[in-house]
Amino acid sequence: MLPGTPKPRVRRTAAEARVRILDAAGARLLAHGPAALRLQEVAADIGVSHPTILHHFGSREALVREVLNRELSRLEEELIAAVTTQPLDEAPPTEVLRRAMTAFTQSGSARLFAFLAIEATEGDARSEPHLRRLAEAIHARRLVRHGDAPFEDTMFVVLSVALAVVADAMLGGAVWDSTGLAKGARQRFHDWLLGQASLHIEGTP
Amino acid sequence: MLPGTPKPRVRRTAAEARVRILDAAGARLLAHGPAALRLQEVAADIGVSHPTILHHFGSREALVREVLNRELSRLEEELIAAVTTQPLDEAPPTEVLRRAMTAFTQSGSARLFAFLAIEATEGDARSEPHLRRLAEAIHARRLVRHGDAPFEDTMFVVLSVALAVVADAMLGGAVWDSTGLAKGARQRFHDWLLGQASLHIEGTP
DNA sequence: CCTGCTGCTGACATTCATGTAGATAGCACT
DNA sequence: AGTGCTATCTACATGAATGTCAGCAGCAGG
Repeated sequence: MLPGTPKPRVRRTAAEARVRILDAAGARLLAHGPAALRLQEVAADIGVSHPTILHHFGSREALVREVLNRELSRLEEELIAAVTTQPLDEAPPTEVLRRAMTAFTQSGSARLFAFLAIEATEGDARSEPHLRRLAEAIHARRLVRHGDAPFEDTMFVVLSVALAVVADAMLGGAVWDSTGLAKGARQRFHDWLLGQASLHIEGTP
Repeated sequence: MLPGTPKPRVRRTAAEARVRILDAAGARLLAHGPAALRLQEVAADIGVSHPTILHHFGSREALVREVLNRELSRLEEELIAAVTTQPLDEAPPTEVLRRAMTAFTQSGSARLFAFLAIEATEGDARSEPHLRRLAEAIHARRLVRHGDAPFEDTMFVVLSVALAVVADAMLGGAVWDSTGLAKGARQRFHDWLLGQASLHIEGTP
């Protein structure tokens, strides 16, 4: 076959190229999960050939690792920020929960988190005690204000909200179709969840 | 290579063979998800060659479909049974929820359900309103006993329990490591969830 | 003992995805 | 312009997974 016009090349800095690849791979990973990630497709998304990706990341597996690391680091930062932001001392305990929930629902973090847990082959040992720290931050404020309560109770509140949010992100539309509720129900449900948490922890709606 | 001893064959009835294949495929599907299902591995599990599977099911995709159908039909039956069992009229509204939850957590139904939702490519249209029917059954009993309440509120209670259970099944150990709670916490959490639901719906713990 | 049915198998075909190799071309610097 | 660096390309190698095919083998009925 005659080369004809051999296709013009666009040359970027390595850093720029990596970012584009990570973005494209991240989008696909979010949509279909790590197992369905194809180098060819990611390459096509940003108009390069697939060996370019291998040139920058070495292997498909390394690419997936870096995508997940980047996203989870961002989430981690946001969660820490949610717990440590200053004017919080005057806010009710569950304000921490509200902020964490916002960070978690945004930009598919919950979905990525779930994918990660699915792929995890036991010995993965990435068990950062994020949920526990979150619960501890809330529990400390709870004790100051409303006498005593077992820590496990606070942990369960955090867990119920976290699990519901993750499942909601995973299952997505399927569940809401199954309920037959109207459009805005999802947002109302999230508010309702936080409301229940507040009621339980602070005693006031 | 000389054939040596050409390997003794075991011949089963078609029905028997199908059951064995479905069982083996189901176990693998439950453990690693549909995407990770390999015909060779399933075949090896039960000591047959992989073309045997194709002989009985036609294609890998058809096999996965039948596995999911079999499991979901079983779950569906159990859920219906949970809602319609007789001595229920004397039991509190959330007894329905407890039964549904038991059916859902047993034998990996929740996990399969989640896998199904993940793989679902939009137009799958398998949106049976199971959750709605469950909520309706509970809501009817709630109204009889404790005056009025919006249906959406009951639906949200059911949702929060269902989502938490599904997420728990999906994420499994990872979450519990992340909480730092002791062994029995999972069971206690499930009980706590139902307790909260009872408290909210029936007004009594 | 023969004969038809069909469950089952080994060997092969096909497809597709990751990864490799060598050449090429854009860009910075002299 | 000339030169070195390297991001990028095309073409190919490799391996793994599904699916096909022709024949073998267990079993039931005559």
